[in-house]
Amino acid sequence: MYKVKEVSELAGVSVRTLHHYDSIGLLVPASTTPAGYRLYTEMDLERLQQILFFKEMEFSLQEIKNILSRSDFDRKATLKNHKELLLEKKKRLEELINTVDKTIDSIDGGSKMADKEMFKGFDMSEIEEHQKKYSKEAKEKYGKETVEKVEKRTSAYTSEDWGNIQAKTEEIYRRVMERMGHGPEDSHVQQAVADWRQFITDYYYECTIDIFRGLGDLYVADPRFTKNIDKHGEGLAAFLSKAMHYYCDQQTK
Amino acid sequence: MYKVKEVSELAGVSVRTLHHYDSIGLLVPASTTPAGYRLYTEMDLERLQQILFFKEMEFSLQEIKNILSRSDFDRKATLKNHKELLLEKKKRLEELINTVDKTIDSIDGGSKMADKEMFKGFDMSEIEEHQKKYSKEAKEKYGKETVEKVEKRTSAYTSEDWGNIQAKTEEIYRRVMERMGHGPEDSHVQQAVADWRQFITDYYYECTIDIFRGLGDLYVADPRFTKNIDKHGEGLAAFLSKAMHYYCDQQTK
DNA sequence: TATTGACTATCACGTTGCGTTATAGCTTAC
DNA sequence: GTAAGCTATAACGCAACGTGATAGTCAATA
Repeated sequence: MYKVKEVSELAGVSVRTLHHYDSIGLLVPASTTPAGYRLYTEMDLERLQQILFFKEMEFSLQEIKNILSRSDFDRKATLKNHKELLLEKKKRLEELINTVDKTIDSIDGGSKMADKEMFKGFDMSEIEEHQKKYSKEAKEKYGKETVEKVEKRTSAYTSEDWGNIQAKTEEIYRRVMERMGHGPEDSHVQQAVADWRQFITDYYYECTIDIFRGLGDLYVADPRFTKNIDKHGEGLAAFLSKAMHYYCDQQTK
Repeated sequence: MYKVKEVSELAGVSVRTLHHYDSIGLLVPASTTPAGYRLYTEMDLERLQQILFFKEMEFSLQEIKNILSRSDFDRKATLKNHKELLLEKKKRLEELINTVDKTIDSIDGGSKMADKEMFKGFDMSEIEEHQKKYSKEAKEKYGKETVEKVEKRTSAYTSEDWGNIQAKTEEIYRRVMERMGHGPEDSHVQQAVADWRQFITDYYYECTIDIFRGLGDLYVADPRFTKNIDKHGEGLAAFLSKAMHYYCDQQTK
């Protein structure tokens, strides 16, 4: 049984915060003394930990309350999702650090930075997307009475498909990244590329060699692609493009 | 000279935020049109970048205003300090990720976590300390009367490729959009599509019919494309895809 | 030329997540 | 029994915008 100050010091939050959480029903202590002192149990501490995790993800207190109130709230699955978000946050921070470095360089060398470059790492759209997706999943999973009404966008594919291509794309990028030191003709790289083409074929359309080659070109030709791909690693787009070309050459020779 | 929305999109902040920054004197645009429209220069963008950096460090807007108002504000030194803070933040995130991992393990294995363990990574005192120290240093440093000329940096470089494809893409989208009521086989639409293919061929690579058809498929198959294209108009991606298919059919019949 | 539609502007109140007094009761320690 | 240190509730304050409401601007069509 902990009193407010003890909890406050353990968790690094203010007493006022605990009061606040109590008053909005987010974290109501298990019991109180006759004098009205709040008494927190271990379970309360666990719940507080949950709350702080969600806060770190920038969920609002109301959202946190809703999520935690679900009877079938899956703590483990949630934590795993948390971790993903944290990793994304970390990635964003790394980008930001990169931007800082570049800015310093541009001051040193007098080189110029493109307007868009200046703001790299500030944009949180990716994280927000993930959060939206996550909150949707959470609603589907935790919310029996909450009826989904969203889906206003007329997309040719469902969010499930989107998740699939997203995951596969990420997987391919990772596999290729890991082997960037070995050249485009490396067997692991080539396997990844082959899988990539197979995935497109299975999932979308008959991806002929010609189309595939064109796609590879696009990766370096279209800055929108290049930018996106290079987020996963400097020079990945160019390398991937080369690997795809090599692959196509092998297939037609 | 950028208008509010342009700046907003470049930097990933809301228009309201820019209004706010103007109203509190944090980021006052260099000039306004006779109608009162805010016009931002490159220098304003640089200042905005600075502001966002400081915001990332969790300085208040008032503090940011004070720091930036110092005549001898040393941009480079500040950036270096930023970087340190970012690295600390990253460390904290890593700790948090660790805590998540441990929590997951403790659920799996049923082992218990010490109360203190549970909250590792949440405490920001270290960062706060650094900030206090930093702000003190800053005060000492910027408090001097020394006046230094603000570095004048030349205007930003915009990639020619990017500008070109961007412009052409926009043009094609616009031309197609205008004729969406007329069906994919409309002659203006078909002309736009033909120009599109020609542009790709001229500018990037020999865009064969097969590749072009594949590209058209991609517009509806890959949500990343669909989303992007549909920004220019609801259903544009699907329509454009159809038009491209029709075009390819005509070419091969 | 008139009319859209997409921008822009300025109020001005609403919201979140607490901080910050202010006032008062409880609980040990001497 | 009184001081020090904890606790309580209550109520206002505040930053940093969000969210309309209402109205002026501007370029491109009908």
